[in-house]
Amino acid sequence: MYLCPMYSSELIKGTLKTIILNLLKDGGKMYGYEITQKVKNLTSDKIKITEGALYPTLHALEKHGDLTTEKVYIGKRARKYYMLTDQGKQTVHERLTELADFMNTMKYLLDLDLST
Amino acid sequence: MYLCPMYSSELIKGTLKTIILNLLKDGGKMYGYEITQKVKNLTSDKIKITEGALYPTLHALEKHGDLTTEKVYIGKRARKYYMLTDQGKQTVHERLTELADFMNTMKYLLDLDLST
DNA sequence: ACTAATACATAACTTTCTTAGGTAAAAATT
DNA sequence: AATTTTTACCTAAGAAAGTTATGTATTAGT
Repeated sequence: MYLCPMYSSELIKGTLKTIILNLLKDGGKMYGYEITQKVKNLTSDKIKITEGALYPTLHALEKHGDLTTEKVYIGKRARKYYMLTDQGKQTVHERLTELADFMNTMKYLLDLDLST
Repeated sequence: MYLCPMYSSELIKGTLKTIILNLLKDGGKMYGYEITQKVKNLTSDKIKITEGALYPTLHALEKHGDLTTEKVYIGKRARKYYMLTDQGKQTVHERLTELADFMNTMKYLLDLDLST
């Protein structure tokens, strides 16, 4: 049996908000559980967002005004859909720009080869 | 006057050990203050390692067996040079590989353009 | 009928920073 | 000569953002 090569948590720390906001960038609405699965699938299990990290972060983004919510019932089970506010759209852009800049700096500083 | 565009601290968080280890990768010895200045210069002030973060990290790396030290006196002032152990050399390699992999994953996940 | 997956949430704890403080020598400035 | 800045080390309190563990409950699969 093979244990997936998850990244050490300290690397993922700091990028979670950016990842969430980016997934909602194209106008779509997503609910929490869906976000964890999407990230898991897109990264081949290399990034797994835990629920203990996800939900507090979603609540913080909502409180901060970057996200709004919409509750939908599937039968008796509640789903809470999240979507970007106008402010949130601006925040995504800023965060993506900053992260790209940071990654370029790190690439230069550590002389990394990011070909693959 | 222009305030430098430092990265939000949460991004830098998690990469400090890798940055330090990488600077010592090529067999050189460096002391704490020198490391802060080197990173500051290499990144045009975009990454500033604070001493409150640096020294505890250096001590942790030494305790963990990745670094050894050598005290040198310049006049009456002490300098503590740090260098990689054999284990440390392996750790650098592992950390750099992991970071490069993580950055490629993020690049894909967020559809980032890292041309510059 | 039982288990796994879906779907939400919170709480205690850990790690790793920031901020603030302390000491002191050497160099630069006034 | 006196003062400020830079060099050079260090620690401690607190904040931030995760992990791990736990709880609840519905729905789907076996």
